[in-house]
Amino acid sequence: MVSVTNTLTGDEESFEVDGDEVLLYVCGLTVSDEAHLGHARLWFHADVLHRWLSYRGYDVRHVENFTDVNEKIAARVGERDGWETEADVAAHFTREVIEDMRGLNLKRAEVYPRVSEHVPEILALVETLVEKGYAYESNGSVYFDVTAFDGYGDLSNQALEELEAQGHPDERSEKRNPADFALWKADGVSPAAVEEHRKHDHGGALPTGETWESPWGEGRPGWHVECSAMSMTHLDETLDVHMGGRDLVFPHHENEIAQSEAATDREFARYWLHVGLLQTEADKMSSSLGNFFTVADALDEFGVNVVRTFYLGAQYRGDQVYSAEAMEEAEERWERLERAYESAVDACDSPDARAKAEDPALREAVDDARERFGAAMDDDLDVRTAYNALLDLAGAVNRHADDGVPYDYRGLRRAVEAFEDLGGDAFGLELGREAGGEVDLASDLAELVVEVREAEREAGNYERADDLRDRLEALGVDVEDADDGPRVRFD
RNA sequence: GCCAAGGUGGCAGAGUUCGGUCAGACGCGACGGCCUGCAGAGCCGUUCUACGCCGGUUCAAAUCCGGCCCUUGGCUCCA
Repeated sequence: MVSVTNTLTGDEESFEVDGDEVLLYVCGLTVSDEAHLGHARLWFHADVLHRWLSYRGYDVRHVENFTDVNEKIAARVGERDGWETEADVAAHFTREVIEDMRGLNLKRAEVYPRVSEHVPEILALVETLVEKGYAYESNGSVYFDVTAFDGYGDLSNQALEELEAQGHPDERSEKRNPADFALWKADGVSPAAVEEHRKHDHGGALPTGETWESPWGEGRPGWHVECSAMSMTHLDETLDVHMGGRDLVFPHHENEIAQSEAATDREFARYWLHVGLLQTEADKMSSSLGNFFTVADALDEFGVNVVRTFYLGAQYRGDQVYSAEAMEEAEERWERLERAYESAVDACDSPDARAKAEDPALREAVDDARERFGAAMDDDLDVRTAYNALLDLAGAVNRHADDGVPYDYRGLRRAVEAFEDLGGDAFGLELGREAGGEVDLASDLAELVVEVREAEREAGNYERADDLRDRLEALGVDVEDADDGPRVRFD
């Protein structure tokens, strides 16, 4: 039985849904800039939840939006050639984000809806809210009346009277209550907003972003309403899981609940899961601070498995600190796991693996690892403890290999399967993945050099052999001399 | 100011729901040994009296209660 921490109640609750289907909505990214490791942490933990629920037999319907209508996006129009419209800028960064997601080995969502293609649904939702008396028009904008919705503030434990005004100062005069929030904003993006978000002044007329026709005139959808409209369109009026960054609890998710439940009279989401923020030693990772480390850079430098292992070093609900040391630890953990996996595969496939050999310690270790992994994941997705269970299995495999031949074929086979099911399928790590075309040539060449080096070693020319090893290492090819010959690894 | 999440070893990070079996989980690092031409990997072992502070309840507190300190996030359409 899986349990998760529900922000709605603040408690860890057992996860129960009707039937096998899980409706999962993830508050995605505003495509106004390159994605950094903080954004990816949310995608990653949504991916792990998706994978684990699938592992436990659920049919996960995962929807994750891209916000492609936003002041920050509009503000960048004209910054580069080809960025003629808000849609151009959004398309550019959407493409990059998708590339990042592929690089991170994330399971695909069922759909990645964009705000720009859901304006009719948004307008319908806003109209419903106006008709039901939860929203009102003012100067061509439409605002949600927070006093009309009973229970506003329940998610974030905010008391209405304590709330300060939401939104920009210039819209406050249009609102009945300072805490009311915009569902629809009249006209295009204001010059002030463009100035605020513009990366640098590049001359030319200030962009206003796209606008759409509405019953209240030309305008743009508010931020909060998009998630309600898109999740209802692609999933249902009631979601099983709504996931997002902890920084969105208030006001974004609070507002989503208010407008959704006001419109449908049904519970909006049963489980609210909030992912903690990624921090550096000094600051929160935020594009506004400019100290971010992009996903693309991290993948280049460390590779997907080390990045994923880094994320697997801390539970989703807490914050995580990014540092060079943390990445080094991730690298150590990943390499230990990968080596043990390869060692298990090699031993399993060797002629010395026998049908009647039996190592009870190894077999028991496989059972233990599976049990501990499952228990840790079921317990609020405790990925680090689960990973440690795999590392313990790595130790058992290594001990078995150290004991020498004959190898316990069945035991090793079960160990390999455990690594693949848990590390591969559930964690999304690429264990034993075959390299592609160019890498094949590189590996053939490396093999050649390794053969030459072996000849030098046979001849006792260790200085020459060491030199070859050093030079291979400098190229990202590690050579390790094992009892049965050299083993080659690529960084 | 208000709301929320946190504070556990050299680092990282569980355990707190339901007090005892909990403190060196597991991992990384460090140190020593085995193995190796060397290195690496692997194995074995060692090190280190870590529960933010102060009180309270109790036979017993990392865990419950009260107060305080600190960090982070939100209240600025930032995951």
